[in-house]
Amino acid sequence: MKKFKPIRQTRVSEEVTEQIKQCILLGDFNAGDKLPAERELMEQFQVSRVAIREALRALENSGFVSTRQGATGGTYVIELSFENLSSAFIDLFLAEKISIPEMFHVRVLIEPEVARLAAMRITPESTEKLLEILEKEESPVNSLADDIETKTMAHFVLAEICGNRFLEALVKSLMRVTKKVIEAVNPNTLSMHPAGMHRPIVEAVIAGKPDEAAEAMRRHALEFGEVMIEMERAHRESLRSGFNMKNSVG
Amino acid sequence: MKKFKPIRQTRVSEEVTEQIKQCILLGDFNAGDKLPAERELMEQFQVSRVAIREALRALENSGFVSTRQGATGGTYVIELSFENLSSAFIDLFLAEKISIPEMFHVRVLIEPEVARLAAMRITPESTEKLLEILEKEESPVNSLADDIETKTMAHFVLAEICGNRFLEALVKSLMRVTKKVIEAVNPNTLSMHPAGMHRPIVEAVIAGKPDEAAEAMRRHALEFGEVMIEMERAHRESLRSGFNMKNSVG
DNA sequence: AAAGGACTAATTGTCTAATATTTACCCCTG
DNA sequence: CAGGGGTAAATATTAGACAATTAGTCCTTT
Repeated sequence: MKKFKPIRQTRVSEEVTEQIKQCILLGDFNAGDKLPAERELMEQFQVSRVAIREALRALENSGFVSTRQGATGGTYVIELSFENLSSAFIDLFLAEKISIPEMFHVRVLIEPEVARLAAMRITPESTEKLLEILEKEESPVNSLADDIETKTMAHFVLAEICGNRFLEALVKSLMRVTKKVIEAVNPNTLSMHPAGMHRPIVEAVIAGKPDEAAEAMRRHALEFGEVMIEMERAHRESLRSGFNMKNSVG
Repeated sequence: MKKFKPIRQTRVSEEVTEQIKQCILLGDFNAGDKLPAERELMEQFQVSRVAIREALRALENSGFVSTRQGATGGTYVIELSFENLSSAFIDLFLAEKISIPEMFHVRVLIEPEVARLAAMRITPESTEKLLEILEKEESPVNSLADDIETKTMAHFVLAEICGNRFLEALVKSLMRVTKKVIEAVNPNTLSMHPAGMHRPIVEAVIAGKPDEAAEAMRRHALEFGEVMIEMERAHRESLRSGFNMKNSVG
């Protein structure tokens, strides 16, 4: 039996999205290229402008194109980045589909490997970059935002050095989520850590000692993770008692 | 200097998206709830229906709501799932921002941990599920699609058992990408593997032996990864020579 | 010459209003 | 009481107009 397949019911805009996406993936359009104007696409696809716009918006949301208004405006194909991955992660956290401890468990798992790989692939240029970061990290900071920025940088650069773009994407996403958490929970978290917290890791990487780098990173990730978990727990606690106070006062 | 911040220019639809998203995240709307009809939202937000529709479409694309046409239709809030994460990964692969070897390196890193955690949390119910899967896996298969389905199931269930939803999301995404690759490269890949390929892993998990489970999984992931990498290499090779043949013939 | 302003053309952004399509539900008939 | 047809509610799609943004051109004024 089962002779008839259900009629596939797709929205017009979805078909447009799919066609354009395929063109981009197949290389008919490359990063930097300009897609035809909306009104032209309208004629080519023989659908209304609304449909075209919905399709372009979908492509924009998934990071394939970028749209500008104005004289030289239009829709331009851009390089696919890790942005979307990161925001998918962030959404999952905001919706409480993933918890902080779960995230740090993964960090403890993958970041040592990143450090290990980085140590195996270290070059003079990378060394220089890392030394610059150490210096910046250990000099006095101006603002809190700068401080957070500075202290995530080491992780970012190590991820870039490690040579595995998948790991790089994961680490960068994790750092972005971590940043969100810090902003939400306690802006002072990072400052409470010693300025030289990354030095042992970076030194082992520069020395080209994979095992030591991995171990140093593991220790760092564990320690930092525990602090963050405790901090978030305290934050939630205080929120709850805050609500209770409100109730008892009001 | 730097006294003026640039005027942030947001589209109307983006503001609508943001407001609705916040409402969902803050729990004003829960999964299953129905958002007001487009025409009503139109009045509430005081914008045109086009803007509302673009906003709803964006929310749909990021997995927050689902829209149905018809009498009991409308826009319904749904549970955020890992779907978006997976499709972000798949896009990155299709755009060649991540390679197969890079992916398998990550699999070798995380799947043993998944197996380890599963072994530490094994329950009678989980045991039963795993035994069922083993049985299914080792019985003759009907179709190829079923075969692939069956052989990914073990990984899925272990990921669910492991108790870390982040790891679970990663494993499921990785499996989905792997499936894509298999479909693209060679539909016969999985069948070439022995039917009982997951037995050592599952047995160690059921026995509650974390280290053995992790080691068994590591071996499996390494082996399977190498086969896949080689297969994909061969596939690309054949594609190239195929093109060359075409050229020499045409 | 240089700076600033006005105009123009191209493009996306937004709105309004109408029509098409889908779907659950009610009612009616045989 | 089963099946068919109508109805209402909602989204899907279209068309056309107007608003806003932006780069470039050209012109005027200093």
